[in-house]
Amino acid sequence: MLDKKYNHLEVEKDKYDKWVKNGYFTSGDLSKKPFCIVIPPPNVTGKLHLGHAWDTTLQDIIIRYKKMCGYDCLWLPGMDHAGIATQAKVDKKLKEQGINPRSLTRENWLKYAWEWKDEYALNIHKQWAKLGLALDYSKERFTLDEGLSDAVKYVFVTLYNKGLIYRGERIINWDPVAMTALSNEEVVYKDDEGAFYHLKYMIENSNDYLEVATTRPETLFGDTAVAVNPNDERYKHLIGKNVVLPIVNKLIPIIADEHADMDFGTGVVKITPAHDPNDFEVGNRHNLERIIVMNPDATMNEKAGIYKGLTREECREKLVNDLKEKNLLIKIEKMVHSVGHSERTDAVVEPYLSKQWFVKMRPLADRVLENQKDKDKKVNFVPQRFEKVMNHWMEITYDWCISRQLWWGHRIPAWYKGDEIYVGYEAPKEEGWVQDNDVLDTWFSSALWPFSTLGFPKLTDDLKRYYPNNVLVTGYDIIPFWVNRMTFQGLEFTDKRPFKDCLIHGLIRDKEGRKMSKSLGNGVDPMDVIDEYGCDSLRYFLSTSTSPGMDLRYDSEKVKSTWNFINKLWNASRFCLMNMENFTKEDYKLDNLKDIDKWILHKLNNTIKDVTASMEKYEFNNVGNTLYSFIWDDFCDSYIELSKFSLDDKATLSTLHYVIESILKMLHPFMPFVTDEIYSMLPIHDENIILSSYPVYNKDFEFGEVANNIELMLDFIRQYRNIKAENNIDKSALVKLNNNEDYTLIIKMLKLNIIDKELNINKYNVTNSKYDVDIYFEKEVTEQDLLLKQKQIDSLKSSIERRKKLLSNEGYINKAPKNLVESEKQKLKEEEVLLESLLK
RNA sequence: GGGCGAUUAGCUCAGUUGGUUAGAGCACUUGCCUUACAAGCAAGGGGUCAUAGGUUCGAGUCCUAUAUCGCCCACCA
Repeated sequence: MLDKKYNHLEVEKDKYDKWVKNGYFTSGDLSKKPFCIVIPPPNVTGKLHLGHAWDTTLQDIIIRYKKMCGYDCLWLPGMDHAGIATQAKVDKKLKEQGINPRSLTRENWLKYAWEWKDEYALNIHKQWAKLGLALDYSKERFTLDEGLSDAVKYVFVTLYNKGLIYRGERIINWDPVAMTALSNEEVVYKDDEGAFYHLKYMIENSNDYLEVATTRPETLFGDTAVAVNPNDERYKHLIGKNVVLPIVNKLIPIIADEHADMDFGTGVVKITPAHDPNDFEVGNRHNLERIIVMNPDATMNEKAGIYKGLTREECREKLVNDLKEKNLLIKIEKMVHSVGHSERTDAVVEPYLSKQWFVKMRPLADRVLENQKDKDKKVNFVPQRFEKVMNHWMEITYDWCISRQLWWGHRIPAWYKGDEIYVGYEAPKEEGWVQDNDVLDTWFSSALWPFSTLGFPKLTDDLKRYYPNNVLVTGYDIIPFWVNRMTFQGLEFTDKRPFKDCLIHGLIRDKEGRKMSKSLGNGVDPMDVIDEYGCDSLRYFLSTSTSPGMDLRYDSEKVKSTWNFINKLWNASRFCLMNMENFTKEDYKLDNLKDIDKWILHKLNNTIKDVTASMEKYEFNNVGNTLYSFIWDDFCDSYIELSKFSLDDKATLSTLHYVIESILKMLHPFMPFVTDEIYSMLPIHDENIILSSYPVYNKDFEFGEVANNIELMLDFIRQYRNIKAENNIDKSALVKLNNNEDYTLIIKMLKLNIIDKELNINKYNVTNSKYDVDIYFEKEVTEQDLLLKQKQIDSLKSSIERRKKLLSNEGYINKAPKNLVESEKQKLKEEEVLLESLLK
C-alpha cells in the first residue's frame, strides 16, 4: 500500500538505472515506425542549468509519448566539445596547477583536454539520469569522436571542391583574449561609454586641417587615407591632396568615397583598412595599403612606434595626451556606442585583418530560402513566427569565418607547401607539406549533428531510418548559431531538411524576470530543485507553465504547487488501491455501468481527445491544464466522492481502475517516476508504464445524455451547498423533495434529512431544470440574509434581461450556431424558473 | 532604422479557427480534522482583457493607429 504522503526521494530512487538496464530507451524495433530526436549536445564545460532541464524535459515528453503511441523512438544523446569555452577552462585549470598551457605541445595539451572532457561528460550523464531522460545511450556521440570527425572532413573537403569554402584575407572579429577569430554570431554588441575624438589632420603644405572624428584614435597608425564624400561641397576642392598623419608624420591621400557620410560627424573619416571592415572595403576600392598595428593579444606592434607594447587602451590614453600637447586634438565628445564583445571571453573584439577560412554563404542560404517555400519540405517552426528569424538571417547572411586559432577542435584538413594548398582527407604523400594549425568553429561540426550522429557520410541503416529527424527542440537564442546552420548543411548534404519540426522554447528567467546569470548570482541548480521537490515536480512545472516560444520565470512556489498536485494524484491512487486489494483480472469489466461511471468515462474520453490533440501540437501547457482539472475537479472531487457509495460494485471498481490507469499514462511523459511507481502497483498492468499504450478515445464511452444528467446533479449539489453556506444553515435542516427524480446520490452526498410535508418555518427553495427541493431550517432570518437574497434576485434579473435581448436580436438568431442559440434559450428558461422560486 | 513578442485578478500565467456572464495556480474571506489527501475539503470575493478607433448579430481574440516594457537583427568614422 502507498504511504499517506508522496515522498519524491523514495519514488525517484533507483528507477532510472532499472529503465536503462531493461533497455526501455533502446531504439531499433524495426516492426514499428521510426521516430527520432537528437539532443542539442550540451557543452562539456560545466553542469546543466535549468535551461537544459527545460529543453530536455520537452524532448523527453515527446519521446515517451511517441513510444507509448507505438513508435520506435531514438533519442540520440551526445555532447559538444565547445572549442573556445572548453579550451579556456582547460587553460585556466592548468594555470591553477602552475602549468603554462602554451608551453605544452599540442599533443600533451590535448591529453589534458580529453581528461577534462571525460570528467565533465560523467557529470552530465549523472544529471541526465536525475532528470529521467529516455536517451538511447547505445547511440551516444561526441562531436570530436571518430565518426563525426570523418563527417566534418567530408563536408569540408566537399565544400572546398565545390568552391563553397575558401581561404582569404579579410577583416574578421578577433578575440584578443582567446586569441582566435570569431564568427559574427559570436560577437555580442553592448552599449559602452566611449568618446568621439576630434583630431586635426593637417593638409599638406598648408596651415589648414581636416577635422577627423574617431572613436578609435589608436588605430591611426594604420591610416592610409582620409575619405570625404564625393558630393560634399565642403571638401570637394581637397580631393587628391594629402594630409599629414598625426604623430606618424607621413602623407596620406584625401580620397572621395561614398562611405563617408556627409551628415555624420565632420563628414571626414579616417581609413584604416586593416582594422575596420568598412575601411577594408574602401581600401579595396582605392588600392590602399593595409597596415596592421596590433599584435594578436591587442597590444600595439612596431607600426605604433614608441607606443609599441602598450595595450589598445593604454595607447589610446597616451596618444590622446600627446596629440593634445601637439595641439592636434580639437575636442573629446563623450558618447555611448555599441562595441562588440566576445561571447565567450567578453573581451572587446578587434576587427583584424587576417587570413582565415570561410564558407561562402550565399548559395547555401538561397537553397534554404527556396526550400522553405515548399510546405512539404520545409522546416516547420513551432511557433511559426520563428521561421522569420531564420529566413531573415538567410537573406542577410555573409560569409562564415570557420577557422579558429585553437587546439581543441577539428583540425582543418588543409596542407601547405609554399604557396600551394592541398585540401583532403590525408596529408599529401610527398615531403614538405605542413598542415594548417587551426581548428574549425565548433558550430561547423554541430551543424552536421542531425545526420553526422547517424553515420553520415556513410549511408547507414540508421541514417536511412532516422533521418530527417522528426523534431528538434531548442531555445530561440540558438536559432542563428545552430538551427540555421543545420538547415543549410542538411539541405546541401542530404537534399533534405534536417528535421520536420523545430520546437522553439524561450529562456529561463528568475522570479523577477531577469536572465539567470553568474554575475547576478540568481542561477538555480536544477539538481537542487530535484532534491527539494523531485524531478517530476520540476518537469511538470517546466513543461506546463508557459505557452510555446515564451520565456519562463522560475518560481519555487509553483514547483511546490506541482508537488501538491502530485501528492493529490498519489492520494487518489492510494484510494483506488485501497479498494482494489482483491480486484482481479476477471473483475475488470466495463459493463453494467452506473450513471456516474458513464459520466466519468465520458469525461475521460473527452480529456483523452483534448490531450492527444495538444500533445500532437506540442501544446504541453494545454495538456497540463486539461489533466489538472480533470484529475482534481472531475476525478477526485466528484467521481471519487460519488464512488464511495458503490465501492462493492465491480463496475465502479473497474471504472476507477480504468480512469486512474489512463491518468497515469497521460501523465507519464511529464512525470515518469511517480507514474511508474503507482502504475506498477495497479492490480492489472503491463511490465512497465513506458511499454504500455497511450489511452485512445473510445466510441463506446460516448454517454452524452447520461453525462449531462450527472452534470445537472453536480450542479444542483453545488447550488445547495452554496445556499446552505451563504445562509449559515446547519445540519439540522430538513428537506422536502418536490418531484420524482432520483435523489439517492444527492441525499447521500449532502446527508439530507428528508421530510415529506411542508413546515411552517423558514424555507429556501433550491432548484434547477431537473431537481427541486425546499430546505426548512430554524434560524432567525437577518437583514443580511435578505440583502443576499435580493442581490441574487437582481443579478438573475439582469441576466434574464440580457438573454432576452440577445434572443430577440435577429442577427444572432440567424447567424449564430444553432446549438448556441438553443442553449441560450435553455438557460433563459432555467433562470426564469429559479427567479420564480426565489420570489415565492 | 527593420522585425518580433508582451500588456488579462494583488502576483505568475493560460485563453486553440471570433460565440453566452473571460479561466487556473498562488494569495485573500468564511465554514469544516467528512475514514485517499488539512501540502486537504466545501462555499465565496476579486478583472470596464494597455489606450483610441474600425469590421461584425457578436471582439481578450480580426484590422488600423498609439503608449509602455522586453528581445532579435542591422548601423554606429
